[in-house]
Amino acid sequence: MVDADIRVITGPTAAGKSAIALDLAERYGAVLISADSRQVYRRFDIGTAKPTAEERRRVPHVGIDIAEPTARFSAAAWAAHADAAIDRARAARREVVVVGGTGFYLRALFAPLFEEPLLDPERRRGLERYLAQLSVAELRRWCIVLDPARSHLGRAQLLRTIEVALLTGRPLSALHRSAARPPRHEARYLVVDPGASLRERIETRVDRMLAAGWADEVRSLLADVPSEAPAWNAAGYEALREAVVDRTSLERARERIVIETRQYAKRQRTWMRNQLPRERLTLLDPAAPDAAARADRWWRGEAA
RNA sequence: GGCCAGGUAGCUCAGUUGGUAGAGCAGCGGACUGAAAAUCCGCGUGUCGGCGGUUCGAUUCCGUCCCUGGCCA
Repeated sequence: MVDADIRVITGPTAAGKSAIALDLAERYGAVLISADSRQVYRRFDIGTAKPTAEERRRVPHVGIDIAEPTARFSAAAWAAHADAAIDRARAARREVVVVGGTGFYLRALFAPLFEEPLLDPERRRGLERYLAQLSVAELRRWCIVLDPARSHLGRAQLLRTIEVALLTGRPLSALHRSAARPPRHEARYLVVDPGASLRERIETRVDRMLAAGWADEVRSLLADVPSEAPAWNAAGYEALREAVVDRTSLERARERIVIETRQYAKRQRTWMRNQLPRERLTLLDPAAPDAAARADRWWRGEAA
């Protein structure tokens, strides 16, 4: 069943989308659902730019701190979590706004992932251990045989393609067609992007995080979160971990973090440009003098 | 002022025994169905510091000038 459109506020990292979302959610009494693959992890707070306690008091947040740093979370798990929150809000006659820059999570919510058949966990672990030693080129050769339609993708996708093909006996790309699930919601997007000034915004945000004690956060996580934990692969954490462990300069780590964040923002823009439905997008420059008014018009469904 | 080492892509540098040059990083474009802040793919013309000379031909050899770093005065 497709019902009223769900509002989504997205945009590259550090664009200022959460401030806009927070204001709107507060004004309209909405529940805010975070679509951010790093904010799901507990204890990784500063580097993932989680909302403050004060902000969470102003507006109820969903989707934050819902996984252990050692857990392999997934887009499907997030989508299920978001779906449940949407149902609860509807039952309570509350509005909802989805906010975040993880494009794949948004897709999982509005164009649900296929219904995955059961994968024998035992066999899967064994296969994983074996495949881990293979190079990307070797994995690609396997994929050309098992599921050529997916052989152009990256390592993570190749691994999954091979696992599914071997464990279910069917190519993943065929399952996508035969086990597709119907969408539950329709979305309309507000894409927040300050254009060229994103560069400076990223830099000042990184500096603010560092000043807020990001390095200390890393130091304390280092004590008991194993280095292979999935939560670590958020932009900047690796660089800071090296700075803390090898006692190299924080200044160099900062440079790296800024570059990594810019590269991430670029990938997000590529996704938003090419994967989001053009006709449902409203672009917003957060620095424009009438930004708040335009965001409000977008919320009410008027032409912005 | 003298001697030495350099001046090649935005950055760090390689290279051409004379036939106008290529890596890494950065940057740009793209892919993406349970790891997505992840994982991958594609894209390299730049007065080879300036000016003269030798040469069919100079970024490469010679001269000279400029700049940077080091050593000696």
